[in-house]
Amino acid sequence: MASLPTPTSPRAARTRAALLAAGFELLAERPIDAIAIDDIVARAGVAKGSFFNHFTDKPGFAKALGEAVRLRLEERVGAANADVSDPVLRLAGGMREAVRFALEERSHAIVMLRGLEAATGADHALNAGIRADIAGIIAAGLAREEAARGGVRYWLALCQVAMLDVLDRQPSAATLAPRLEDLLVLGLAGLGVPDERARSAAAWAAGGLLA
Amino acid sequence: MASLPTPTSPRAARTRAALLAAGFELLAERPIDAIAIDDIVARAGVAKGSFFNHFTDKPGFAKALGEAVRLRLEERVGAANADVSDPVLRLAGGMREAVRFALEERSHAIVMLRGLEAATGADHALNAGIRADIAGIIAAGLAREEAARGGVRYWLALCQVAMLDVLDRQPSAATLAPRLEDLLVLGLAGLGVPDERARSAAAWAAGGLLA
DNA sequence: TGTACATCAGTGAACGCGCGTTCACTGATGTAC
DNA sequence: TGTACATCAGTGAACGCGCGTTCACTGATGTAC
Repeated sequence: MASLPTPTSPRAARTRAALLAAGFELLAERPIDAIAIDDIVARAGVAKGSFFNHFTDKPGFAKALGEAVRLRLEERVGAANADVSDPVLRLAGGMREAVRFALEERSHAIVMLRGLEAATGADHALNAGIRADIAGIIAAGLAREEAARGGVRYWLALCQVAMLDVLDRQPSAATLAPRLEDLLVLGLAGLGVPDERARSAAAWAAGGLLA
Repeated sequence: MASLPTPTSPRAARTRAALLAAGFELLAERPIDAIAIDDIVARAGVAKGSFFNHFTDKPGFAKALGEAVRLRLEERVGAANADVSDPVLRLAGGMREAVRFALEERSHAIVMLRGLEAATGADHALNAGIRADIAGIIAAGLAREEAARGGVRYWLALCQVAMLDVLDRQPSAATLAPRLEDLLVLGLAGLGVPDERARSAAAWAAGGLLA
């Protein structure tokens, strides 16, 4: 049991939120093993004992952070794709949202990429979404046959590298958009999407970054 | 100064090698912060004090491991590409060597992917090689213009995901070869290499895995 | 080849600090009447 | 609305273990003569 039952009182909720927020800030600076509980509670402005009122132990805290950040990204991607049905646009839009997430919620994105869950591609809902979209592209006759097999790993790797790029270079949305567009063209063309269609989807998604 | 001056005596060299070997084995099992120096020296079969005869401290040891593994992969890729001049084949061959490395030197590959150096793409010599090969492909008129910008990141991401796949699934060379071939087709086509050429390079590289 | 000596690496007990976790107590919040 | 009481969360001092690092000593290796 990672985190204790979600607290009911407003006071408890505030304390819990302060601890999680402190955890995100610190994890953006250094890995979890280099962060002492003393650091977390100091940053959160609560007593050390309070930590154990909300989380069973340190691994439980780390797990809660990981879950929170995964839910956050899933929510964003889901919302952005809610009324997009073309799977090529959905795939492109998903990468754009991942990139936007890295841009706007930097510390959360760092937490996501630091955990090995991202590296192994264990972000399940996102994973399933990508799988479905690629299947849709294949069904539409827009992907080469190899995409059915390596496609999900391939796309996850591209999303990851795009996010790392944002975290490393901290570009503005304006300078980022053409970089995202380039990567999307390469990525979609790699799946087998015809050049014209890949370029237009990439332009559409990159444009959405500025909106 | 990470590691002390390379030892001269055979005895010292043996001890140092035993410590590094133990480090690789343990790092393949769990992250560095979860490994005590007691564990390392126990596995190496030497006394705890010997550790500090060879490495200034624990971070120094970790750095030595990272350097050793990077050199190892660079060496392999360099050797494999020594008499290949076609940049498309060099790129494909480089990925094949990365994958073969993961297959044959599992614990070394895990160390490489665990460190954030891999994630940020700081493996300099490899990086430069990929950059040069992509430039060659563009010069030959075989890559789309976007490859000049996002291409290195793109290719590194694909190599990383291919290695992670090997580490996760531990396939035989025979089952791995077609997977590598698929990923190479997607990857090269993404750069803009014409389908026929991408397919033949992928087939050549994947075939080399079995040789 | 043999002996004496110097150097170099190995040894493991001891130290002490950092940090995760506990716990008895305090103060705040909310409910009953 | 006011008072009494129960519950729930916060507090921070204290504990103790794990682990990185040190150091005085031992044994091995190699060199001089």
